[in-house]
Amino acid sequence: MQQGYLGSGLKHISQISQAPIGSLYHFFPGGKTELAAETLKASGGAYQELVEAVFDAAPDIVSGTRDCFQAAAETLRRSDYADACPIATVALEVASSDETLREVTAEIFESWTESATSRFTAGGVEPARARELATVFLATLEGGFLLSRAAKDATTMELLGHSMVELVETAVRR
Amino acid sequence: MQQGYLGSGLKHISQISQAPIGSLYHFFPGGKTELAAETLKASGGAYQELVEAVFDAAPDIVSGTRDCFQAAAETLRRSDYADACPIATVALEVASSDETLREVTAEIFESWTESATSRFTAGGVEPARARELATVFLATLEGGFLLSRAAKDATTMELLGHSMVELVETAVRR
DNA sequence: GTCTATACTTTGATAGAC
DNA sequence: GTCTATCAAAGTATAGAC
Repeated sequence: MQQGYLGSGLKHISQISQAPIGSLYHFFPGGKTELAAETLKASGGAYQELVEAVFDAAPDIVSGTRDCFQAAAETLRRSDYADACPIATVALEVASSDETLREVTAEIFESWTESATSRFTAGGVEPARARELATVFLATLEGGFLLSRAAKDATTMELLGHSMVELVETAVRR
Repeated sequence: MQQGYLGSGLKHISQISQAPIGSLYHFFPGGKTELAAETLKASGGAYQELVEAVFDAAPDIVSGTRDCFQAAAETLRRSDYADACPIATVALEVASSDETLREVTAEIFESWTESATSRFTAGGVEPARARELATVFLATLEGGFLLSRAAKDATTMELLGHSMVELVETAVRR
């Protein structure tokens, strides 16, 4: 799905998945839309668990935030800037053309935001401000994926991480 | 170009532009890649001028920042969340598949970042921090476009604007 | 020089053989 | 139930009439 929705042809998918194209329609009667929706949900859930695991392993939310951006930067470098947010490309592609898939991407982003909100609340951020901080966290991470991939430069993601860490630090100390 | 690179077929472009498909290849011998590159450069330049105009009309960079995010939110609402960043969708689509277009998108983002860096420097931010602040500004704006379009909710962009305004205020006072 | 018509490929999807 | 073969439509690109 890193090639985007329109860039991922069903024939190509059937080849790399070793499954005949007829089988895809057996398991996903809804065709490409249903296949994409399930893939998005699975990828979105997996990425959320990954981020949760990073926060679980960190002593506090400031360290967790720092580790998230650092891990994103390293993943970008290791994959030659191919492995990034599994939702963003498709989300922008379908935002104005496929209402079904747009809603799926919206639900994933909402789930991520709620997850981060809970983390920040539990970490000492006042509830009224936690949701705002979570939104800034997600937007900054997504912006970092975009700019780092375009420039093939992960230092942008690291720079954004430093900025985000300062923001979380300030929010905790209040 | 709001439909993305792969979502914009040449036949469709020739129809809405009232130009035969043969004419496209007369003016853009390089085919779709060249057409996309020129479109990206034109859109990128136009958007930069738009943002510069907003900052020119504002009394200071704090107000300019606030006006930028507010204008982005209003544009999203007015266009039913279709009119957003003219580069981001294509940038993510081509990042790992078309090196020529990836470089074009990277140059546009770099130009935007330099423009914002100059603005912030002239507005009182210490030079060493201006580039970092400009990167955060752009990443936040791009993240806002993504999340607002997916959710069809411009309050996300406004919320991010408030956060960014606070960051600029802090940077100016130092 | 402009543009019509077409070539060739790939797309998502389906019918039907086994 | 699985998968091969094929469909109609849309993709990019080009040849050639005028």
